[in-house]
Amino acid sequence: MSGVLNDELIYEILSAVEEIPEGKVASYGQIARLIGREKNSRLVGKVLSMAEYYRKYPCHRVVNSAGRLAPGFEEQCSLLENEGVEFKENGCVDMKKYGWNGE
DNA sequence: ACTTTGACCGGTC
DNA sequence: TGACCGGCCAAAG
Repeated sequence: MSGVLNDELIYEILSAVEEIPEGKVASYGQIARLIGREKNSRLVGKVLSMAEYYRKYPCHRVVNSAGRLAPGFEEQCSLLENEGVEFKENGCVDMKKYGWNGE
């Protein structure tokens, strides 16, 4: 097989992110798992940082497993609130409530 | 080819 | 959830 890497990785990640419903959030590991790259959760984050530049995908619906928002992405907070997502005192998303089950 | 880095994750306490 | 820690893997230096 050819040297398949980031080009296809980006496509798969963005496709998965696109599937996240409004008012829900998914973790990097979750996205990584959906595309068959469970161990590459960090790469997902790297790609998503560029996704902000694309600003064409709901990258704001992706948080880490603790519900922590992305650093250097303050807008993410308001974007999520705009979709009805609430935050806890610590500023983290309530994964119990808004965690996407991957229906 | 080696080392460092990163929008991370899953145990354990 | 939080701190601590080891693991994991591609990209960048």
